[in-house]
Amino acid sequence: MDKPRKTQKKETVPNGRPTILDLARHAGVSIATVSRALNTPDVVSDDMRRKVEASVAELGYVTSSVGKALRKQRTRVIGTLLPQLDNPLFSVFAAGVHSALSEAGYVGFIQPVGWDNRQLSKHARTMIANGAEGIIVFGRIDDPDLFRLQKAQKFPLISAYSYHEGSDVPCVGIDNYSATKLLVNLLLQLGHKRIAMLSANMIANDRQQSRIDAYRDVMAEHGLPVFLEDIDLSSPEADPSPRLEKLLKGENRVSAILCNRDVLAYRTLSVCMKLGIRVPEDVSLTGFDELEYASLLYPPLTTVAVPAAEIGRNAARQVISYLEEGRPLSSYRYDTHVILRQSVGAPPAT
Amino acid sequence: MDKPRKTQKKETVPNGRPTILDLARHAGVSIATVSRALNTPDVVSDDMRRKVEASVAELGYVTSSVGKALRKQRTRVIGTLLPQLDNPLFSVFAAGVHSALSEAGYVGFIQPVGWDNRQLSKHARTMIANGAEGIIVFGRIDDPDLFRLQKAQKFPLISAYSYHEGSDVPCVGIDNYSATKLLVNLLLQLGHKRIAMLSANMIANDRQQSRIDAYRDVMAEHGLPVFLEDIDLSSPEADPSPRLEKLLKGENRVSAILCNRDVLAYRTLSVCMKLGIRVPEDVSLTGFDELEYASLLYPPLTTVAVPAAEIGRNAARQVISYLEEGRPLSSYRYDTHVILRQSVGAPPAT
DNA sequence: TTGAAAGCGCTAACAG
DNA sequence: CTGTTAGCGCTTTCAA
Repeated sequence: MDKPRKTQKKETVPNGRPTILDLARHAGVSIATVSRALNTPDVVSDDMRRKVEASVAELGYVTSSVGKALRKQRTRVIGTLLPQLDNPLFSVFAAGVHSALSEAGYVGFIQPVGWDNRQLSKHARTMIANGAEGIIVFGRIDDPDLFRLQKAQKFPLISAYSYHEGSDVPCVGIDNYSATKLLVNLLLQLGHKRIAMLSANMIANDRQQSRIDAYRDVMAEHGLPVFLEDIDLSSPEADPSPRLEKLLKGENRVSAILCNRDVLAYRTLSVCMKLGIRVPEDVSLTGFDELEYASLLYPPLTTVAVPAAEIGRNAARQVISYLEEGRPLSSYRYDTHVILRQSVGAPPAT
Repeated sequence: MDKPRKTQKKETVPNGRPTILDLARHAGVSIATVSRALNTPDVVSDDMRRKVEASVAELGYVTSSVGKALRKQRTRVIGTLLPQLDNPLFSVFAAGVHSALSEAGYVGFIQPVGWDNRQLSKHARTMIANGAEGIIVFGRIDDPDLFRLQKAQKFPLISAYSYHEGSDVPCVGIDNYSATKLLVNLLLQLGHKRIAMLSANMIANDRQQSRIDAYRDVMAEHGLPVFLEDIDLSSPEADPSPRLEKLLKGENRVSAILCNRDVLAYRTLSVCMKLGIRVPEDVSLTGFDELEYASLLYPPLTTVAVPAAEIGRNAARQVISYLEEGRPLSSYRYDTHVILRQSVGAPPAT
């Protein structure tokens, strides 16, 4: 029926989402006016603005960010790489990141990448390709490829959770080494001599490694023996009970166990329960992270409080500041403190 | 030194990321060849391909998805709306979604939106604007605006976790009503007569509401009294202990408490501990969701197993199938089962 | 205050 | 097999 008016191409909206051109036609104005009505309404006459607004409502128009991003060379998208999503520590961290993003009108990609931070670049590349303007990585970045990528693409890159003195890349987080020292010293002060450490996924994990180093160093300082066990949490069929039992009941049994993550402590606690070993009368137990449930266990768990959400927020805000105001990223060290609860006591009288 | 060869505009890469044009210049080929070398390498001569690959490596080139997306009208981005991120139930769900996305080469936005599913459209709009091609919503969608948006934009929209017979929008998930009936009946069979239900964030939450309905209906069937408490988990300062104490110790004390979420059960358990009330001797306790820690508590928690990760995977896969092959979305109902553990026993002999 | 038109990075005809 | 070019949806000069 109606013939094309200008020299314009498309006729109608057959099936796709309405574009700015559809909107302009519907409102009987130019696309430039539509754009202005949407982005700088004050610069457009009331009449025009109303027409556009009415058409937006009627057509259910939503600006396509991809067109906009291409033009403005900005996406307001930031990507986060973390070990896994279904783990309270990381999801609390991610929640912190997202709260900062939302406040600033950004949206976030999340990508679980497993425990090995030596293979990050592939995932980072995908995010960059998909428009991410900055990348937040949980933990230390151990992938030189990612640094190369960063250099070529010049995007803000920040490492969060672990603080490392003199890190190449800006990092905000805690010092796992000294936090662990605090914990070990606490046990020593209580009179413990035979102290074990339970770790998980140690390979290529700077957090676990720093904690192990601290434990080893303090024990060495005092000339005390080291009992280090690596528990594989990723395979549920590998039951850690026998190894724990050896630690808890054998000839060489220990009076305290440092669990390098709260979840490890949860498992250990349930094994103790099963074996009839009392906590803290027979053995003292500590965690690391202060997850929500640490205080709800029986007995409540002594652990290290880590402000994971705050760290995530800080990282995200820094990346945003860099993107918006060009403010350079900087490292920041968060303090930790030990939360002393009933899972820790004096060693049993022999 | 060197003058522009063709009629091309940009000279070098002053500060931004390298584009396909930079790459083409560097490799001494046309942008079309670069594109082909990257996307359909087999259709390009070995010589050209190698040149391009070398330049990619040297320049650290990463395809800009925004250009590509604009051209192909595809982004391979899917958005997920869920109540919060820092809660095991939702993060397990999100992990399921993301595992399916990764497998298919998609990336995911995640947006925490709080408990009220009547205000979803704003968040969905942001995601659509940012290129999301489909939206997954945790729980029932109670926002007519979102349906309007969906109609205008024609994107795949799916509700996950709650299954509702005859839902307008496709939904994959569990039937909260019948799952709860199972749980209540279990307690009745054990001889419990005074059974309370603890709920949280009931307003505009279809899951809690369905569970409450089931509880009410079964109790009514048996002519038994209803004790319903709404606990506000979002404000930590509002201590629920006094109300729980009344439920647990008063004249009208109950012999069993149904907690509508595992986290509620955790809290209740710790209150019991504090009050010296034994579980299950004095009171039986149940949860709902089967979070990772339910089995680690003391006593281990009786709860309802919900395949949250699998539900997330299903929802994501459906959206992808729709996008890739046009396969229409369909609803799917997952079975649940009660996991009977030591937190439940017979009522105390009066 | 409004419109016309260029161009962001990329892919897919179409020519050669 | 390779290059030229149009155009995806949008913003932003530049003119009117």
